Amino acid sequence: MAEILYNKGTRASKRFDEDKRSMATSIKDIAKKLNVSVSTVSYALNGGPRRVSTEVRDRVIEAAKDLGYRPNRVAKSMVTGKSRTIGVVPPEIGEDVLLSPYLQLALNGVFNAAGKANQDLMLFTRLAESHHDEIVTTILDGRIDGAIFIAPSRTNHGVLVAKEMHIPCVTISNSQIEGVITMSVANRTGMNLVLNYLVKLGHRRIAHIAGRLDMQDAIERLQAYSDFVGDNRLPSDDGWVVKGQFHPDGGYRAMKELLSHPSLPTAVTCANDDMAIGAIRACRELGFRVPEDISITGFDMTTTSDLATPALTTVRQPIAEMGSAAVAAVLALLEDKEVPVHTVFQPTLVTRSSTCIPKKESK
Amino acid sequence: MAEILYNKGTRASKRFDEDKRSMATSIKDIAKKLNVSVSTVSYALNGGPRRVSTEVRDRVIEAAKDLGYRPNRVAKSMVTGKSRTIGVVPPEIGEDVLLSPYLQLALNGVFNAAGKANQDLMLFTRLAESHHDEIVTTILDGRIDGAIFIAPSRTNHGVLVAKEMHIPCVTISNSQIEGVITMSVANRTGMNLVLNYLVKLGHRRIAHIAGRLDMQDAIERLQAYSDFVGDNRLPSDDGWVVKGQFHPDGGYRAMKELLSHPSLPTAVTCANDDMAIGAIRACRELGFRVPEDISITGFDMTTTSDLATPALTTVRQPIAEMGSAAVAAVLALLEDKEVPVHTVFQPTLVTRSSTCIPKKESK
DNA sequence: AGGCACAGTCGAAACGTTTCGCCGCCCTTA
DNA sequence: TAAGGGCGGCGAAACGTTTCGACTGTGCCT
Repeated sequence: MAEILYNKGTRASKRFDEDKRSMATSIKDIAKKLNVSVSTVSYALNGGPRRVSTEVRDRVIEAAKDLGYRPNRVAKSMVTGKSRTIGVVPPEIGEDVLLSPYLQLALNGVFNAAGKANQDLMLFTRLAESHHDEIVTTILDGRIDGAIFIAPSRTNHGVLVAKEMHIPCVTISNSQIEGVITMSVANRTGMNLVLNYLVKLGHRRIAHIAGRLDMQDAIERLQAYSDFVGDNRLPSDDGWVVKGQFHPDGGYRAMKELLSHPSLPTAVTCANDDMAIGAIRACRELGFRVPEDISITGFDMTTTSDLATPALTTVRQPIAEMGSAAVAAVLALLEDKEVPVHTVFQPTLVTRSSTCIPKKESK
Repeated sequence: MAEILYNKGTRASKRFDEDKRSMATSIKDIAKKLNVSVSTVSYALNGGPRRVSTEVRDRVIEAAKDLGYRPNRVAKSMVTGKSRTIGVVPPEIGEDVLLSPYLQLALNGVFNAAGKANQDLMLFTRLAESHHDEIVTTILDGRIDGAIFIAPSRTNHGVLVAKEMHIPCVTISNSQIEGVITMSVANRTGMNLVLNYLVKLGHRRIAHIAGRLDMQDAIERLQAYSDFVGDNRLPSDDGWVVKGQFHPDGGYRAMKELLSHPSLPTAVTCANDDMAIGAIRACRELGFRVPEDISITGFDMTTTSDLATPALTTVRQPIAEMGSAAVAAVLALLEDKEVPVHTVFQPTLVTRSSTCIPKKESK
């Protein structure tokens, strides 16, 4: 029955408030106490657009402290139209999105950069495809100044709407949507790094476990693989390209499929680390040794990639840097600065122990 | 020079807007178009507190769609005092907070639950001790309805202020702050689970790598260890308790310290998985085999714990469930329901391969 | 002495909502 | 036919800010 009120301002609170909730003090209270106008208080508190005599200013500041004044950012937002908050939209990859090591890295990068730039982050939680329109609504509802989409699927039109509405909007990862600022990684370079390394070790029979093919990254990595195989006249086999959905279980199943194939590769390139970890598990279960029997490579250099056994040879994407660049881009956009539409980051090869010289061809 | 405006509403935009930015349509525009009052539109759109004839309602809804109306949540927030947003305050553990596997688990739990409850998440980024007052200000600035503190350090008084201001506020992890709703785990039970298991395997010389001792979890786990050793009259040694700061490097250094001690334990309990992973690395480097020479246990069952080699014997905390309970608690608090101050979750033992029967005492 | 610039201040509008009090109308019911 | 009660709708206040236009002195220049 008793109603506890946590916020001043609802009509209801006007009716019986007062003891339950010590009404948050507003700029008006300060004004009243000091017998000055609201505007003067605002100027004093912000070093506002107008000058205030030092005497009044000091009194205002002291009164603010006395009364425990905390500015209400919602009100401020309404009039300025700015919120000092950046929205982050994770990819829609079903349950437990935040457990994805890739997202973890990216989010961490964005988080750190946002902190340095004094921006808070608004994390969008309702990502199901069915909620696409809701995402859009949320983006436009005034609580954020700009948005960062992490690895959006191609059907996510939130990016487009945001752009259209002139909400600063940046994506991380390689959906090269027309005109949308993108922080991407040179997938082809990354794959070539791995593939060249494998070839140099002596591999020729190389397979690929692909990611979710509705994502640009997956497509590009697969394409790079195919081109490399073609360009270098490596043996190829239809059964050597398997889809693994970017998650460990997918990698596990894909590897099992690969290993049941009559003709086996000596190395497998995976489109991300998660799948590589699953693939290693599959090998181990079926009695194949990694890397002695089969070399396996990942992509991303997530935090988990060197905890795997054996530690993964993988491609480091500078994801943290990309996150930080994304934040910088949003802020630049907000200040109406020019931002390059496409920033491409260079990957590097990290050789660890999941790869080695191939066995003598038993065939 | 040209000023691009991303948001209607600033005074400035009134001056020259119009083509740069197609002003977002508001409830007023709908009202004008239909020649009805603003209030009627509001009622129609919300199924508001008052009835509206079906005819008018349909016309309003259609007009809203036509004009591409998106409700401005900031304005709504201001009058209702609610934001459908929950704040999340990560622990202050220096750089790369989000890379902590524990936080990842907890955040994921909160994230999933928030999504189901139609709440967005506001992630606080400015956590440095020096910003404590800023955290408080942010919490009170009206953008969130409640806050979830994840493993707050004991000096974080944000929790207290939030509580005092009647902002629904829940903590995950075991800082048992007077009167603050807490989702905690029975640390003692967890440690006993591990220790009993080790003893049953035959271990008696058991060491402990403790976490950050400004955190309740670390204290309780250490205390549980000490008590267990005392109660069971196990041999003890001052050098067998080392501090590892809850991160892998700390665990690594702690283990090196432990191994340089004249009298070696046969098992080491670590206060979390991260430290256990570091400890294993230290062992490997110094030529000790895990578990043959030394058994090592973790705590938390993070996603990384079974990628380690050997896979960690650890204590599973139902962190995801705790996250979801925390969200539920915030929402309950918002509806003025009673919420138990202290909910204790039961941990379970997960035995994997980082533990085994101790070597014959060489001593 | 008149005019001007400027500092310092105030009042009020505006941002986009929600919701209260009020009013007129039509339909009952006595 | 008068009283009463919904129903459907309107106008306005309120939420807490920011900032514009206007006003009043004061000091300086001509």
